[in-house]
Amino acid sequence: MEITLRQIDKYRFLIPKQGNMYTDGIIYTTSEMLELIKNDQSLKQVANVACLPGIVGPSLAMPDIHEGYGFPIGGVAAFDLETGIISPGGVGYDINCGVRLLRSNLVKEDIIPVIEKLVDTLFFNIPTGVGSRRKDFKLNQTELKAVLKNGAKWAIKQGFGWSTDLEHIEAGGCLPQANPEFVSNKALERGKAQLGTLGSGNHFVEVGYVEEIYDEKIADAMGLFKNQVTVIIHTGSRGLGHQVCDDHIKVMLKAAAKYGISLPDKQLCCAPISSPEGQKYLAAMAAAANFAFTNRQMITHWVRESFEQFFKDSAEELGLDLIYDVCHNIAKIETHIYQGENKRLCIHRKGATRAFAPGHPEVPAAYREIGQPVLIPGDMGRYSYVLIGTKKAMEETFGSTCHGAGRVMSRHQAIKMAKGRNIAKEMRQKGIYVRGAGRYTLIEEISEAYKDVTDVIEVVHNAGISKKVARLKPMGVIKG
DNA sequence: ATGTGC
Repeated sequence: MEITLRQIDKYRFLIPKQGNMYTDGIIYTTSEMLELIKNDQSLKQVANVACLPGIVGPSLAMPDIHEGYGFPIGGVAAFDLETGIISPGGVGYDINCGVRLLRSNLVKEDIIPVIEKLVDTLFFNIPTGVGSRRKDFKLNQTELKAVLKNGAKWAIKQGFGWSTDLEHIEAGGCLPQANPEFVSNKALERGKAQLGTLGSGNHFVEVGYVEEIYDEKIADAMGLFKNQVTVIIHTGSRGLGHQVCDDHIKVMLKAAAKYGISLPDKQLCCAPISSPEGQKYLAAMAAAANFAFTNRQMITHWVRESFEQFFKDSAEELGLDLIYDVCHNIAKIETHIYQGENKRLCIHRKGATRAFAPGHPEVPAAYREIGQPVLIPGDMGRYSYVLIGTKKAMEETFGSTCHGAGRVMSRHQAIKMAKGRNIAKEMRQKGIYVRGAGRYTLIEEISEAYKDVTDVIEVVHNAGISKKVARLKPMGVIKG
């Protein structure tokens, strides 16, 4: 099937329903950014997703779209709970990879003179890199299952965080469908010593500051102000989530055949949401999602402790409140208005962020009037953005927006291009102190390997599916 | 993304 693409308006492109597609594909992007993905499979993947049974509304993609396992990264797809499917490829290997943002009462001048020591402290306190594990903190099976069942509230109960954190996490930091019984022993084994570890790749903890405010009123409601120090934590469910994905892909390959679902690509393997296979994946995915929420909560605790050690002041006094925590690799059961009626749907967001509008009951009380905070990290050398969900997102994208910058270069290409360069030194000259765990981490994560996140943000802001609130600038980063 | 592989 040759992909035909038609421009709808300045920021939207249509793949009209054709062949085996049940519905259209719609990509939020610009013609310039489309050029960057013309040689990969991502547009074909948007069309492929539209061929899956029970899809409701268009197969959507965000401006940070690039090729992924089966579904594109940057993809959003909604499925009917009775006739639709659920697919591990629509969630991604890193189940509930996500981002959280902490505020503070500090300003950038407080940090600049001490950034190296502060980042070193974080690097020491938070296990980082491939296979990172905690030496002091290995859970037994019973405790781990409690984590998988209860999510972030388990951490709060153990003293890793504040009770006020919970209401500032998507879904309250716990997906209720979680059932650890459907998480394999192998996945459990991998998870036991990984709670509170950062991992590798694009995962990071970043100390930055608010460089620009676009909406004073909304920024103020979130507790953000110009030059304020912020902390972003970006990580997911580590080896546990990866193993859950792996295990259930094997099941889904058989299930798709069993239920007579014809797949344009094996990587789209799936099962009806209502089938035992679908329900088991949903329960295991939710358990892995809860592990990821708890992981970010534990890291938050150690970030607060690091700041306390460093500034000899309590985290409460330092105002290190959690602004919000978003998932960007997840399938959620949500109610949306579709063709004038309330409909319960399974929304797959793979490299896409929920962006619920003001007034939505799932937006925490503190943000009910302004809308759900949307957290979009860029690459380590440029910016990150804070946005807010909109009514238009509810109408057009099942309350979804982009998740990041999106790579333009493979890890391999990046290594080839940056050979012989001292990336840490280059970053230091730009005023950013970086500590990377792996031998190739910094080189794989160079700015040039990513789109400029600003271009991505301009699309979602101008298309109206989220609204810019603030731009953050990194000062210090720890990378896996 | 990953008890990656470059």
